[in-house]
Amino acid sequence: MKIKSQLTKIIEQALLDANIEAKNIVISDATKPEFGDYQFNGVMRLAKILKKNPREISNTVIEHIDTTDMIAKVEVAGPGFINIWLNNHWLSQEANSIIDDKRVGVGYVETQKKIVVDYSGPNMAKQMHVGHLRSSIIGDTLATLFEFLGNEVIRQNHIGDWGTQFGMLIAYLEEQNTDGNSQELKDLEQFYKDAKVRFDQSEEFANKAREYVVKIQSGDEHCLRLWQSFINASLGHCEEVYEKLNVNLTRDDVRAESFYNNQLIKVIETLREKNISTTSNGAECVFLDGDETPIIVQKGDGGFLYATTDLSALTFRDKELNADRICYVVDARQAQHFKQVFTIAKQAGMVREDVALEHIGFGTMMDKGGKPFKTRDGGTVKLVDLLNEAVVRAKKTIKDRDIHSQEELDVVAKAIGIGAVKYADLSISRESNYIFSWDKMLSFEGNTSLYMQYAYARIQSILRKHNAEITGNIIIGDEIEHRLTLMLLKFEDTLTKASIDATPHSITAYLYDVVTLFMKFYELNPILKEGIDEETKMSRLQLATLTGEVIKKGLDILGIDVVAKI
RNA sequence: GCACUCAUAGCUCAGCUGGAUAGAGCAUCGGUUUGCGGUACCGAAGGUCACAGGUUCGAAUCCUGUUGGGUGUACCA
Repeated sequence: MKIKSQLTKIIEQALLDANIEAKNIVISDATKPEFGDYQFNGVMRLAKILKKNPREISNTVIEHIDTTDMIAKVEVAGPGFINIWLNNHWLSQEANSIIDDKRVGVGYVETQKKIVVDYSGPNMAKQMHVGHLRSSIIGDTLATLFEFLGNEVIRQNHIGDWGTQFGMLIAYLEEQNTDGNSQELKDLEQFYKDAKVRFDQSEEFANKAREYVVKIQSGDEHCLRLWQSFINASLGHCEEVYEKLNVNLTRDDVRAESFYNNQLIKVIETLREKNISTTSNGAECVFLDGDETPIIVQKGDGGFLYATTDLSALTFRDKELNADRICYVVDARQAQHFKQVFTIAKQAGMVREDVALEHIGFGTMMDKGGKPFKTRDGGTVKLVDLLNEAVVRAKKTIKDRDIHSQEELDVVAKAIGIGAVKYADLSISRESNYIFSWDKMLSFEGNTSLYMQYAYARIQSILRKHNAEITGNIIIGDEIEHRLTLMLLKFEDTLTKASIDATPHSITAYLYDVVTLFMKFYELNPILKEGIDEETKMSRLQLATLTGEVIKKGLDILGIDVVAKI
């Protein structure tokens, strides 16, 4: 239900009929219930241009607003705000029409786009750590969201599988005589440490490691095979995490750094041809206006850097994947890097002018003391460990409820634990750092996944108790039902905005509003109690059902499961 | 040094891109006709939106400066 665009049309028509010229008009949500459902504030700006009293203009405008269908009434308030109330009859009609809709009333985008979402991007030399959490789940949510709205999404997992460290790793792998599935690779962190120790201790080993770097790059079969088995094992670890996290990344989405390897020299050639890069201190550099330091695209020794790979990836995404929009879900600390790379790519014509290049930056996860999240001894926290702990803690918070079998408990604990971690992350505006707190995220209160899941479970409980067909229509009987119904119909507008701004937290904020309204409604308007007439009961059941569907779909986009019982 | 970014209630965070009396949750205090799941709901209290100027009918939001955090800054990714 595209409510805002419908309202915009109505207001535009009214302005036209009133002979007032206006463009880019914006309808916003009312700031308070007393002010109606929506408001149009644009008249004040118009008043200046027209040199007329804003209230006078507003009064003229509202005379031309069509109040026969969607809008119940309009009012001029304050200095010239136009407040808009929607019609209950219209609201219930719209709500009724989406009760059986799988998409709960959400339509598709007007112009479908091809969107590349680059996210997760783990390093194959190491185990995934908490730093990968945000990229993985924000990226995955955006990908799901774009897709749901009807866009074509290409997920790209730009894994780090290339570089000098792999010489050391495969030399060690060979020495350990393992096949990539063995015990040694179970803990990549430890494997890396052991290899490093060996590297530092033995001159012979170190030389071999360096030799192997060159050998992989020149395509030596033996070394490539070792490398491949190492990557496979490492990717297996990542998939385990994706599985736990409910993140939809598969091997098909992997487009590794190594993939661009033989294209890198072309990047340099293009930059040279177009006189964008110059040689400075032996390295190939791009000097951008306003930057003191250059972006190095080729080292003095001929090696390439990550800017080179990113430029190559951009070329590929434009020329081969034909993307309209490319989103990089990467730590905010790399803002400068992406700004530079994007500028160069456009200058060099590696990417068409009209392709939207976006760095979807996010802040750092902090501990209670406001310091970057680490283990007690200062090491990085492994993502698997964090997720396992989440499930264990979730189990503790629900185990005394005593309504589950052991197997059910496991399923529910997973949905709650993983959901809590994801929701806590996604509900914060993504660019700010956030403080990680188990207590807060596993609370039933406030804007948490548990509050949403609990509301969903209560709704399911009502439906189970009713245990019969639900017929009839939603009939809006009071203010709270009006607000709840409208909120449910705002789902599409919310998703659209979240998709344009790439802000998952606007979805969680919306769901929280939905649930809060539902709880109020539920408190005020009993559904199954005795003495309620059939029509009202059915209407309320329908409203509860629809609320449940919206919660479920909303959480689904966030990659969070709901459960029928908690 | 330069650049970017942030500063909102005791704490954790929103604030829809310039609109009406700045909103939630936690914590605190008080309340809820025998309650469809009370891990719920209602209410109170809590603010110089870091500070100082500017722009205008109107600023937490835009501009300038100051202070204080964070981050990035030539061959790692």
